[in-house]
Amino acid sequence: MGEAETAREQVVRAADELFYTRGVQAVGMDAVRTAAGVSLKRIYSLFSSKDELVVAVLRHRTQMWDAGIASASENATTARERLLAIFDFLDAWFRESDFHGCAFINTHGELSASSQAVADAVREQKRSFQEYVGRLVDEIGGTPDLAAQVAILAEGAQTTAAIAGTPDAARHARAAATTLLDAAVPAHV
Amino acid sequence: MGEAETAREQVVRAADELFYTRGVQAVGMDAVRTAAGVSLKRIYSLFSSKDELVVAVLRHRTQMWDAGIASASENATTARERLLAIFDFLDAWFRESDFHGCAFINTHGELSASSQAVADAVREQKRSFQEYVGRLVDEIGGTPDLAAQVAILAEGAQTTAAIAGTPDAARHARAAATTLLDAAVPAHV
DNA sequence: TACGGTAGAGAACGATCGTTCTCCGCGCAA
DNA sequence: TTGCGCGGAGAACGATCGTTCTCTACCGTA
Repeated sequence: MGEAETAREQVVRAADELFYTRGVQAVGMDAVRTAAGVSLKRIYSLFSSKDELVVAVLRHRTQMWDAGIASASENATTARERLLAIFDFLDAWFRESDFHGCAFINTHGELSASSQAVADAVREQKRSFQEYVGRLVDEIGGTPDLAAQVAILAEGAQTTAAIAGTPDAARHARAAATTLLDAAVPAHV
Repeated sequence: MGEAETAREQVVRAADELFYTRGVQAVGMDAVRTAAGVSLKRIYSLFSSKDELVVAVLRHRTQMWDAGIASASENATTARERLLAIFDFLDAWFRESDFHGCAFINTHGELSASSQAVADAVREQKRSFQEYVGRLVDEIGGTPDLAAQVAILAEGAQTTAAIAGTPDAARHARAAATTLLDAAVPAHV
């Protein structure tokens, strides 16, 4: 059982890296097998289809995203700081050499038309993120509309950074978020 | 020649609709042939590869985008109105029943890892749009940074609307853009 | 009427995909 | 030791892809 857990994690981790780097459809199950060091038979006993593996990879990415946001917010003491920490997290991410855009957005563009399960998994992650932003905005007295605006900035920054190939969008989105927060919530200082 | 132009247009239009609805990799050249009513031999005499057809489709989409923005800005008399008209255009687009997100973002997520030509075509379209926004922002006395912020809102709205499946993002992005413009440029009234 | 060249329809080809199956070797109960 | 079941390696399968090739019908021209 512990062994099975490890094999499953190896497959998910290997598939995640391959899918993110080359795209899902460009990676065959043979490549996953080789990278994970787990036989095809075992992979198909853990996941009934490639689609299911993709969903598992997206869930793994969700955990990584949540952990990254939490880590970037560690030193933040207020909800406002935690909101802005999102964009600091994006900035650091965009500067990584293997940054290829948001895996959820990429996978949605690639597979949402042919796989409802994938589309649902992506939508769920975005909904969860919007909820997180919504809680923080509520803490500082902002409206749900303001939360939606901040979330749109985060999405736009990821898309822009991926296509342009530069990390500038994080800085721009952070500045825009600051303006929106200042305009909606009277500064306490 | 006029005939060739027409055949080329038929192929591009048919491919555009198929690619946008089902995704590029999910559509075979046989499906393009059937939908366009043009033989494979002729298609491959017009485009040397599927990749080249994809680039031609993206260029066609660029023209449609530019025309849509121009049409939505028809009644605008000021640069500020033309900027906000972008979000009205997005709002109307998001409400169309066959809206499946931004074709450039989708195609980038699907093929940028495997086709440099596609990645370049997408980047060029986004750069062109950012330039358009930049000109309008400059007209009202805003900085390039403000233009980047407005462009990020537009990108984020498209991504959010595509994944969530609702048109709300256009309204939110428009309100955010209004706040940003008001904060950066003193109102004249 | 005879003919050269073009274009259409779709068969054919080689590659690759997701998925399944076969074979083999190893660990364990009696 | 002998038999048994499980898992690993990867061959095999059927489908599908992008691309090319073959064959045929038809066109204007002499």
